[in-house]
Order: sequence, then structure tokens, then C-alpha cells
Amino acid sequence: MDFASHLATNNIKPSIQRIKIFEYLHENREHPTVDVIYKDLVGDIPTLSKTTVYNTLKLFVDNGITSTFTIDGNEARYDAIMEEHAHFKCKKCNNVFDVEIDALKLKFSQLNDFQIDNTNIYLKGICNKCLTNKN
Amino acid sequence: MDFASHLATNNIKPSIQRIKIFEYLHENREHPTVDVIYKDLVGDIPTLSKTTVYNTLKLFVDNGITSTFTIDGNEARYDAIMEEHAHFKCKKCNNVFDVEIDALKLKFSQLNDFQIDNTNIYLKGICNKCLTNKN
DNA sequence: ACCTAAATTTGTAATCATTACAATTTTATA
DNA sequence: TATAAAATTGTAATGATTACAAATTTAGGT
Repeated sequence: MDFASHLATNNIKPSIQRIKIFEYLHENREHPTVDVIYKDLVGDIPTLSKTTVYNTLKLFVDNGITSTFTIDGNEARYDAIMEEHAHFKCKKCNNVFDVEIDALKLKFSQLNDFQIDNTNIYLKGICNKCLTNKN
Repeated sequence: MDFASHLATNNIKPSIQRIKIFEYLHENREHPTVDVIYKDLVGDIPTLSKTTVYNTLKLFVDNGITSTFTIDGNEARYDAIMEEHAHFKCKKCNNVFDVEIDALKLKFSQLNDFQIDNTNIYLKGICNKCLTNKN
């Protein structure tokens, strides 16, 4: 995948920082936070600033090539996959899993005359591994 | 509804502050934030502190008589209704609507061996009123 | 290449929600 | 009433995010 042209197609001028950040998102599917992205990339781009990470992610979200969500209300997480899917966070290991939504046919009869732009589903509980290893 | 005994039944000693805060949540169904709750109640209880509002809401959530969620990742909102329901936030008027979930039969086949404690759904878009009044 | 304007990046300081914590007040109990 | 435990309060700290101005980079015209 050619990240630079993918950015260009979406009206984003492909600077080094933007390419690297998008590449990072595309390859690290564990829903990284700003802090994680920054710390992992500052080795590659020593001049990188955290503000740039914020700016860039906002740009990506505004232009629709990245989605953002927050599981616990504290730290925003980012995701380069744009197909709608749910998230599951395990209370024990704190991992966040992607979950396919079998029926995004979710019916909201009350919202028949509403315009729904965005559906966000997240679940909390305990994952299968943590259930097995009863620590 | 007798709020004091409802608190007591749930292992919460019914202080003035706790009763008033729970009563407020029960009567104001627009998903108030901590700040809103505090500002509305400090007239009633002049000594009220915002820390108490935080402490009390955490206590309610821990004891399962209140739920909390966050729509935009910035400010937590609180809700005394415990039946599962979704939330819809209108991007224009910023109102947050309660939405019944027709089928909470939502199937997540990937999570068959996971323990799901909590399902959270929120939608964003434009509400029927704002769609009609094309401003 | 060079100059200039615009866009991008950067660093620091400000903001805002939330939490930590210690002191004060209230409540319960002997 | 005396004393201990619980609840409330105020202030200070934390941590994510944003504002903003300065510095750097990029692009277009000469």
C-alpha cells in the first residue's frame, strides 16, 4: 500500500510525519493512544512533537481516513480501519479486541427519521483467556 | 419513590448529599455531567463540594444504581436508569437522546466464550427536529 | 537556484476534567 | 458524653488535550 498517495487522494499533503503516522496506524491494529504513537515514532523522527501527533490524527479523522473512540473516557484511541466494528475491552488484561458486528442491522425504530452518521459499540467484560487462567 | 431507603437497600448510607444527588439524577434525565449536577445542587446544599459529587457518583456506579458513559471522550455523563439503552447525540443541538435497543439480541459470535458485563452503544448524527429546521 | 508566501511542525504554556490527600465535620456507638 | 469510624470538604496534583506563537519546511513564480 502506497500511503503517500492514499493521503493525497484524501486531500492530505503527504509530509514525512503524516506518512509515518498513518503507516503506524495501519500496521499497529491494537488501537494505540497518542502517547503510544508518539513514543514509538519519536525514534524514527527525532524532531517529532506530540502536538504534531494530535494535529495529524485530528486531520485524519476530519478527512475520514481514521476513526477515534474512547473506551474508558480517559484516553482517545485511534484506528485506521474504517469498516464499522465493535470493541471489547477485557477488565483483566486490558486488551482491546476488535469485534465484528454480525447484524449492524441493529434496529432503532425510534430513530427512523434521524440521520445516523456514526454507530459506536463497546463492550466490557473478561476475555476467554483471562477466564481460563483463573488467577 | 423513597430515595433514602433505595440507597440503604443498596448498601449506601443515605446522607443528605447522597440523597439529593440521587434524587437529582432520577429527576433529570438529560444525562447530566458532574459540573451540571454540582452547579444545580450547590444552591440547595451550600457546603457541597465538587469532590463529593465525584465521590458519590463513583459510589453509585460501584454499587450499580447509576451508570456512566461518555459521548465525546471529554466529560463523563451519569444516568440513574439502569435498563440497557443506547444514546444518540445530535451534532446540531447537542442533545443526548435515550434510545431503546429493539434487539439487545445483538449477536457477537466472536465473543461466545467471553464474559460480557457491559454493552455500550452510542450514535451520532442529526435529530429529526434539526433535520426539519434546515438552518 | 532564489525569494517570498503559505503550510507544516514544533515547544511551551494554558485549560479542563478528574484524582489524591489531608483536614474538618458529621455520624454512630459504647 | 466520649471516642472511633465514616463522610465531606478544599486544595493541590495529575494527565490528556488545546491554544498559540515561533521556527522550519514546502511550493510557486521570477
